[in-house]
Amino acid sequence: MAKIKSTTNGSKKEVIARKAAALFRQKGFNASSMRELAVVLGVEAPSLYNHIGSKVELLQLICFKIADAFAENLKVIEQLDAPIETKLEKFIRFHIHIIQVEFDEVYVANHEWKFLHEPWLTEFLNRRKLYEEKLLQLIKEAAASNVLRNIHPLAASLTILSAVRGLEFWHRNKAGLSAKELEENMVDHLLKGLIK
Amino acid sequence: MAKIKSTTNGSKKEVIARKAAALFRQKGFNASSMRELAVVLGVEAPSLYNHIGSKVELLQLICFKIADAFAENLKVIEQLDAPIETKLEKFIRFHIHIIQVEFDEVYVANHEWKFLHEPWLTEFLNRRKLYEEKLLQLIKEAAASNVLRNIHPLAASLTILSAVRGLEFWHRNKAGLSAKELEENMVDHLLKGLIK
DNA sequence: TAAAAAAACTAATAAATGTTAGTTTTGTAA
DNA sequence: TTACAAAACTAACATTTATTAGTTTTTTTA
Repeated sequence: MAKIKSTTNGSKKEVIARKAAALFRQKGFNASSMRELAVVLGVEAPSLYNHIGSKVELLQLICFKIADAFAENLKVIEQLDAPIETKLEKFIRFHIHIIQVEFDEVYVANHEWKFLHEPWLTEFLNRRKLYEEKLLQLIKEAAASNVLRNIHPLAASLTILSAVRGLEFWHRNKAGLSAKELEENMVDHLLKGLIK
Repeated sequence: MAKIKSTTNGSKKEVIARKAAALFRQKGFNASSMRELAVVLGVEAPSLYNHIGSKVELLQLICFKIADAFAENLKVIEQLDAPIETKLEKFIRFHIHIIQVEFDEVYVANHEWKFLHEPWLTEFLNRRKLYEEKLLQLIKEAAASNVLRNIHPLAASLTILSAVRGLEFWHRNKAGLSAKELEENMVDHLLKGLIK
């Protein structure tokens, strides 16, 4: 019974990875069994191995899909011919956007990366470190061009990264606030502050 | 061989829970085995059951210790006779402080709560929801007394919660920034913004 | 339609895990 | 020193898990 369909949603491996992301987010990587994943896909567990190499390979696919998306976006922003404030703004907006369209994957990449095997684990951490360093660089540029208040660049980058990273848990509060509203308000808050 | 010591560090159960918090943070709750925990304590795994009821009970201890600390702090802040800005400031400072002194526990409470069993799982989520609602209330008060810029209260509370929650991952960057520096800068950034 | 490839199935395995039972050792109080 | 309680130990278990092997069914290709 050929049940795993590779439609416009991508290859069969990608279909499996997407379902895996949803499962891993809800239950965690370790607590998610291949049997559970198979049920979601309407198939027996060993059948999955016709399409994937291992369970941890699914985690790799998810984590590096997100890592790639982050890296590519940052690259675009860096090459932008725009004021530094605009770059920071776009950085924040990107995070708010991706958390909406790839919630499961972003959540898994942020929470379950530690179950990657080597050499993927090291590679993932290197990429994350690079990402953080590049944001810091962006903020230092802004500080150098005198557009920022007197805030330590490293502290600012940590605050921004923390804020956008914690966004995962906004998902629960969707009801009271549209994505657009959150985006505008958060950009405003992080760039211009809360108090008059 | 009576090896688990209940010194000034608390009861034996508390000593075990503290080591468990460190282990759970590093490897995740599910990936941490009782045998590993036993090694850390210099004991065989079944010996642990002279002191604790189950593995998940350790998770309960950790999660609710933190939930209690959060709730108590918020209560103190609410009862404070101070301007609303001061209350928000103290709220942020508390999070930066507790992440320093109880890093493992806060991390575990934030990441591993989903492995709690009922009725603890529901209780934990209720408490977290209440906490978020109370911060929102605080911000609405501030908005009502006209001290805030024109930011949606729910968005502001999400931004602040996200920022302080994501602080876990500042721990890695300690090198470049003292706790005090981070605290002052983050409060400043979240309350007054980044851009001049 | 016949052959080949893809992908499903069943059965089985080896390893790891939380936990219990039963026993021995250690520390304490009389 | 003797008796009791606390807490360690060894051995074992039932379960769950990812994965492999081998086989049958389905789909594609020629």
